[in-house]
Amino acid sequence: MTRPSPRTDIAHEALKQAILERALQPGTKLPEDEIGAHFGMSRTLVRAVLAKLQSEGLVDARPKRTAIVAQPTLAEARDVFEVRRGLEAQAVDLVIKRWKPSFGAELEGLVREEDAARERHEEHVAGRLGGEFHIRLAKLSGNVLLERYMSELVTRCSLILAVYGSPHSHDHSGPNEHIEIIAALRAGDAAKAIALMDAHMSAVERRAMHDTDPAGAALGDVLARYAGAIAAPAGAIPLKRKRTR
Amino acid sequence: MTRPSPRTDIAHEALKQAILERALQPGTKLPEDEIGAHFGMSRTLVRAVLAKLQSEGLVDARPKRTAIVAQPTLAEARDVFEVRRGLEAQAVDLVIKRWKPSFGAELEGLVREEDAARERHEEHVAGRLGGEFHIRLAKLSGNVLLERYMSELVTRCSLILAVYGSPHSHDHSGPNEHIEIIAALRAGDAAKAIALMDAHMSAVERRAMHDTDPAGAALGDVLARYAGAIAAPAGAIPLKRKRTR
DNA sequence: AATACCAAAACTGTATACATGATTGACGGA
DNA sequence: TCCGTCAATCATGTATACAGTTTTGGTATT
Repeated sequence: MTRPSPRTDIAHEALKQAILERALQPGTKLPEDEIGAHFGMSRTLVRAVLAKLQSEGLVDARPKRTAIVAQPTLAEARDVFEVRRGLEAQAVDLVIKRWKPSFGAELEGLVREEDAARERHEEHVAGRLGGEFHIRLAKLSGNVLLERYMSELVTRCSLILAVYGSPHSHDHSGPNEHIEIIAALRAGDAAKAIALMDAHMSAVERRAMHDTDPAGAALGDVLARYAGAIAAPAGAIPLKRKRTR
Repeated sequence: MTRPSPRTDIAHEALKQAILERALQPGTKLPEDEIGAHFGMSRTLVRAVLAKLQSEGLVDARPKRTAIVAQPTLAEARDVFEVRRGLEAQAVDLVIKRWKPSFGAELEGLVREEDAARERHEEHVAGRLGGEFHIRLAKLSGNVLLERYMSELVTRCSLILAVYGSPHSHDHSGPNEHIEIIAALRAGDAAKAIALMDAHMSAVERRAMHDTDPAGAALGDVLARYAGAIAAPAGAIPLKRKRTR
């Protein structure tokens, strides 16, 4: 499928997967040395990989501190979903305009693969294929830039889902919704397709965000996550900030 | 306005400006050594700068060859404008939803600045302010990601305009169109604002793309630009490609 | 006169070294 | 017991060196 021959691509892909599968939890430090040692490459290259991951929103690398796995805030999550909804609508619109029967088959193929993976309880694979559906749709729009943006957005959404979604509530109704969207596309019904896509996005977003508070989440985790995002309450004691360990 | 203190930011900004003002023409080689010497920094840093410029679409840096100023193809230009139209519409939509009187003043301020600059015949400044209008609008949407994407798109459009637009036909009707959009925003008329914005985008695009063929353009330039974009005609003599000097 | 070939020059790919700044944990004072 | 201080440690910022590839210009060949 891909040719990640260059070592740097391998490292990039590996880290990306690890982050999206939550093997590396948000906030985890990513020292250049250690990563370099692990992948057998120098810091020079690791640096490039981290820079790319940062531009994709998966890593937070601030000026003079060790890079860490990104901890998207609720505000960021909202922004990502918002932009994504807009671009998904545009993608649907464009795809319908240049629709060919082969498109339907192509998309259905992906849905089937996803179903199969879920059947086999390979949730991570299924999740990836679920995202792949949207990227493929963007590709079918014929707009390369749109495809690139969509890829990035799907990736970011995956991280958000990994962070805020309950551990195993992986996108479950996805396939069915995808099937309905394909039907609308085939019928050339842009309005309906967009509406379905929007509903789909809302469902995913709700699934991601609504699961946030329930008992499951560890208090410490949640606090840590909010810590950076919320400005100190106006009247709060100006407690000389203790170092953040 | 900004604090481009870090040398790397200075170089980035300088190159960006130079490219957008067409001081560095598309295709111009950008050797790491030379740039480093010029800005007094090592190749390590130059590399990072070039990578960033590449991600912004201003530079084309392929695996083992010297980076060059990007030469957007017509297809790429089309894609950029297409995506931009979509995001502009979304921005308008969001801005209207959270409209505050101060927004109008803010946007009008930019338009006035642009007018003033044009009055002074500072076309480059005026052009930049024209783009700034759209970035500011995106910012007012309250969506940081949308703002980031819009910045990138505006930049890319500027390059396209620089490449395909006739040398001095800088965005001329811009200000008026911007004023009309502000009026629609103030009235809370989303449909009208989006329509105006779309017309505005079409105007800019037409101005950029339609000027392509007229006598002015040097034949060699045009051919060179198309060379990479067009697949060899089906029956063409499989001329062993001579090196491209 | 055009083409193929080849070695010098021009650059990039990558690792490594050194300088500098952050982080940590222990120690001592209030 | 709680802070604040300080030095050792850890990790990044940046330059530079060396290896390997591409590009270039000239020369020999047809």
